[in-house]
Amino acid sequence: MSTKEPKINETRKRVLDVAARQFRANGYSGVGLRGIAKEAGLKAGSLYYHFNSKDEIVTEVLNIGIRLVHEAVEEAVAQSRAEGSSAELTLREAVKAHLSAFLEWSDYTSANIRIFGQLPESVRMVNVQARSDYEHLWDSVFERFVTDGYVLDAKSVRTARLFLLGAMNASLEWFDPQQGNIEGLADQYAQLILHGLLSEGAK
Amino acid sequence: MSTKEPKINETRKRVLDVAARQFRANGYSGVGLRGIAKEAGLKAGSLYYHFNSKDEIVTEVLNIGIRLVHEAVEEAVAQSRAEGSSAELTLREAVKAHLSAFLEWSDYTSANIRIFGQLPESVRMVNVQARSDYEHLWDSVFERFVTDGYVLDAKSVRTARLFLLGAMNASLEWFDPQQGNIEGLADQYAQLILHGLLSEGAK
DNA sequence: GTCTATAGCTCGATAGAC
DNA sequence: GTCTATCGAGCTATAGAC
Repeated sequence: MSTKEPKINETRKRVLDVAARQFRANGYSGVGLRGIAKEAGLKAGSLYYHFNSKDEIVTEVLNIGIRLVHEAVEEAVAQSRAEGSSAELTLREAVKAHLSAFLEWSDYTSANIRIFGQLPESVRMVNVQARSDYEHLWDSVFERFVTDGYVLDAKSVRTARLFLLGAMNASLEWFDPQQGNIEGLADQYAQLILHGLLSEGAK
Repeated sequence: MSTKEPKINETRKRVLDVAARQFRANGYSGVGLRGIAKEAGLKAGSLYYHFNSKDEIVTEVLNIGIRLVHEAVEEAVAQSRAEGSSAELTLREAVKAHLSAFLEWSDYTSANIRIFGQLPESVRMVNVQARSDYEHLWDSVFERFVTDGYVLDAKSVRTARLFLLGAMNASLEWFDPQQGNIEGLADQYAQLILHGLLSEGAK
């Protein structure tokens, strides 16, 4: 493969990084093309060489946010299963992968979480399938507990999945990457969803 | 007390209800005074008789969202303690109160959750104290487990509080009040945070 | 590939009539 | 209490020079 065409993709990536950060901080309508262009080091009109519209920029930011996390968790789950790990250990690895990717790419993932609900219908549509795919990946992680002999119906799995993903995604709002320990957080969250708060502090 | 001055407060309330719904759906910058006014049945200029600025409207929406939930949980906790309930039962009642108020006033609470992170500094500041007060209320609920003999340090309490509140608040994004059962959801969430997913489905 | 210039629109806020 | 009218600013998108 060629090692060239660097300029166009470099600029594209820089624009997307800036856009993700600004969408996270100011919301969909609070971000203007002039502001994105300025921080990326070009003029507003020039953005239209790289993208066809503002909505194309936001669509790409949303999809990147989902894809990075999906790939990280999928790989962690596949590796854990290849090693013959228990359902419990696999879930612990999935939690670790989700939080690691989620907090590492926090501008993209936070932009996704924060602005998804306030997008125009047409833009939101293109991200719905990716979200649904990711939820199914998690359902498959939970359903392994049935294979391992636990008694869980589909409704319990869905509730637990919504509970855990909601809790993990909320960490974007308070986690401080300068101070925090992602691995430690993942261990605590996995313990909480599997065995609850009272499992540790025996009476 | 007088039973009059209805008109001014009626309009004010109608404007706030409309604003909350629109902020939830379109974000802080996506909502204009013309749109709020139109849905509330008046003209944009007239809003300035009731409020001094757009930021005063959004500030009031945010504070109402916190206050309604805080009061509901505070009352539930006080009553549970007055009845001499265990820490575990009190937490179950607190979860029920939080979810009930949260989902009943979902336009206000969702507006708060969704747009808080994308507000101008000056507006966000006025809501910070109310949020902090509410978090402390929950810490006091968790700390009762220590009184009841469980071994929990401050760090575990904080992690569990962030985990539970994150999970509960995320329910705004998927809960359907037409179909869903709030009491049932509260029972499942309380069970999950206290004893975990694997407590039910014994192997 | 990036620029300047601009069309057509909406924004928050204010002034003053009624 | 609510209205109309308007200011100055910012918005997305396009056209065309370089």
